[in-house]
Amino acid sequence: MARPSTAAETPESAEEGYDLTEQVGFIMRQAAQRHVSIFNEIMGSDLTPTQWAVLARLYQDGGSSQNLLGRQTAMDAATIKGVVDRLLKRKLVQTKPDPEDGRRLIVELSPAGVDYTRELLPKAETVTKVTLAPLATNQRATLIALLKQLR
Amino acid sequence: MARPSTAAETPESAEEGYDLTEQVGFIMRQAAQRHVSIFNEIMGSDLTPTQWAVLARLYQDGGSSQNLLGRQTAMDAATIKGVVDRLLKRKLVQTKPDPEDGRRLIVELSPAGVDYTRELLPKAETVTKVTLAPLATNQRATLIALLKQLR
DNA sequence: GGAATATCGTTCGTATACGAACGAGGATCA
DNA sequence: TGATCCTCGTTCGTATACGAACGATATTCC
Repeated sequence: MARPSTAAETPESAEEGYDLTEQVGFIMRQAAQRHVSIFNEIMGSDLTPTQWAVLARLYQDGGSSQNLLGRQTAMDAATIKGVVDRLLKRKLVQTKPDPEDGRRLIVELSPAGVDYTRELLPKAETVTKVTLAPLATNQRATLIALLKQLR
Repeated sequence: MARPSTAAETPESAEEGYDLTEQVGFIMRQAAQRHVSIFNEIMGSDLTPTQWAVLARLYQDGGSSQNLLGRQTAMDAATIKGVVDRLLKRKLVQTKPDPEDGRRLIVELSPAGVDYTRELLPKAETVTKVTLAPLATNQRATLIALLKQLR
């Protein structure tokens, strides 16, 4: 461990330990940044990764309540609301009250949203391919398996 | 691939391919969220991961210009400015003009920032340990090596 | 039935993250 | 020297991310 920049005594402890650039969190943040950058290049800047997650999720398994949709796409209630609102504004999704539960708001793809999502699917697959391109084939499965364990 | 929720014909293509929950980007976002959650539990909610990155970087190698500091901590010029401003408000860092380059603003730890950072170092090490706890020892090195290749 | 409890969606405030544009200062080179 | 180009820090706008609090609706349990 190097010395701090300012005076303040460094006891000879120094631990010889912490290097920011070797911490998982820091490295993972950089890897995620690179991924988002690739996403933007390929998908175009008019759709964000979280917005895409919502579209893909709805396309795969149909509508669900807003909060559940958030859980399925790894967003809390406050975040999913903003994402859904922006997709609503673009008419890619539509909402309706849940007849079985007065608290719930059902979110589903609009017909235009279905078309839009289907058109983007090949690009989304490319995003994953390009992101993983630096790795050998067997390494890709390893990485994904390890990351899953950290969730 | 399951059917879209709304009408709109699904040709029998369907590609049988894209599952959101299997894409690196999505899994990595979840892993990062879990890590930040661990970070907040251990470090306390009064310091964010990016703020910590700045403190740790300055502690390790001393002051540098604001933009360079941003590069070293994986933040662009707009982001690092906000982070430095908030650390300035808490008097954990201090700034001064670079005598050799009138454009540059040198950022360094304040004496209080040095103490504060040193006190948090053990906790920061714990954050990494807890984040990687689900993995076997050899898997940890593997994960880090693979993530580094994705940067 | 009714009270305690839980979930749903909403809003507010704060903090990344980053593209884009801007003016000021530096470096390069004719 | 002066024109060109680059870098620096700043500001604006938009989009996650999430804790906290709120009212409305459901569920549970007595």
